[in-house]
Amino acid sequence: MFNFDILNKQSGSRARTGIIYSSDRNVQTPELAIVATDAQLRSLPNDVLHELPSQYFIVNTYHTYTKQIIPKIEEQGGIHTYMGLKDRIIATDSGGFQVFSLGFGQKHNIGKIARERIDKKLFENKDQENPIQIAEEGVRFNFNGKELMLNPEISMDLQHKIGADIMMAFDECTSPLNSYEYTKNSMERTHRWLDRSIAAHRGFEEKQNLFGIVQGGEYQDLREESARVVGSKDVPGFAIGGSFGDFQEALGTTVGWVTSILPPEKPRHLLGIGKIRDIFAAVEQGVDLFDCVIPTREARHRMLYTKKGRLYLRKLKHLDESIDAHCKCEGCREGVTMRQLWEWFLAYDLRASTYTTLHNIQFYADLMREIRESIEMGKFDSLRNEYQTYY
RNA sequence: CCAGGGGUGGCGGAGUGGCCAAUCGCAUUAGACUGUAAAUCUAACGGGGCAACCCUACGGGGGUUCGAAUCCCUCCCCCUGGA
Repeated sequence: MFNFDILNKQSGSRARTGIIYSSDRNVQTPELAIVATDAQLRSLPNDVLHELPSQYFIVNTYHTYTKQIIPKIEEQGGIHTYMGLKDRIIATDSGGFQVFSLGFGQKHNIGKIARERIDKKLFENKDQENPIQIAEEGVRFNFNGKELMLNPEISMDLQHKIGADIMMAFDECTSPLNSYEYTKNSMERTHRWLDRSIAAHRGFEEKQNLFGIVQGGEYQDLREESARVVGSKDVPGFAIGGSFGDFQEALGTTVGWVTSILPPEKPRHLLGIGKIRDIFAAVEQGVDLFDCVIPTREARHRMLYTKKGRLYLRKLKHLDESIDAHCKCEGCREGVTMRQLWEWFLAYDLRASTYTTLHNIQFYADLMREIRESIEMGKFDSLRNEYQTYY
């Protein structure tokens, strides 16, 4: 059973709150998924995951597959048991992001969001310079010297074995370096792969929910075409992937091209986006779900999220006080000081990143809750302004 | 007192006549991080100048040499054995 109820809409924008039901689980939206790439969180043991304030998690098909975790998940009867998260909504990514991140992204050392304006001429004709072979049939990875194939059918099969609530269609995430031509061809292939994903998912519709993925990069006509094509498919929800242009400000605009076309009654998951400004911009455009490595990765990199902005622990390491007196995370409640956290970091004591990870997860859970409440109260814009002072 | 080993930048530790203001690691400082190749990466790290370059530096002092962290003498200090 899968259902999405929209509860509130913010007038003057596409922002909305809702609840997604999947079996006996649910998630209030907007919500951001914490990324558990290989079915566990970095720096946190699985037996504490159920204590986290987040309602939504995402696991990666490529990494659980290559690390041979999927048989263990199956042994335990599925991902919810494996992670000790029986009452949380879990999604799986298809491996489509790795087609980019382990290929073109790695080769050219670029993320899916460009940090500065890119001179595409420098990358002309480099679309084919990719250590990963992408063809109509599927994608060949090189894993430990061996060839590893991923395609819609294989990805669906693996995701069925993992058993998450939400599954992603197999796609290719394109980069801001790719040309219009490449992005268009890739998008069209992703659309064909969506049909194959849907076909391979037949018979599993009652157990798991397959989301189609909109691509099209930074190009308006491609984004709109993709939204029309993907939006017309009989799937319970949609994801929006790929790159969003040269500069951060473009994200809201690009997402808006898509959400204005997608069927409004179905949930939208914006893949891999989690900067706070971007979350506000995307929620305004009607995005319901997010996932991002920022809270957990930056915690390990000693960056702490607070209402007063991102605080770099290095600059506060001499303080004998907790990160945020008002925070409900374990470390802040216990009064773990920033001096202590720094000492643990220096000593490679895992407690350091455990506490900072818990803290940032708490921050993002609170942020998303505040966003929901602000939409309910019609105060989304003022909350956004509040956060934009520091973010 | 004898024998041997050693004293290098905040710390550890290379270097053993010129390419040495001195490899590297740690710490420090400044950035980055968006469907996790990431507890990671990039950069700075004696002082001064935009720069070519200049000044002060390898325990202290003296010497050899065109040139010394590197060789010699001497003093101080540390470690290990022996009396």
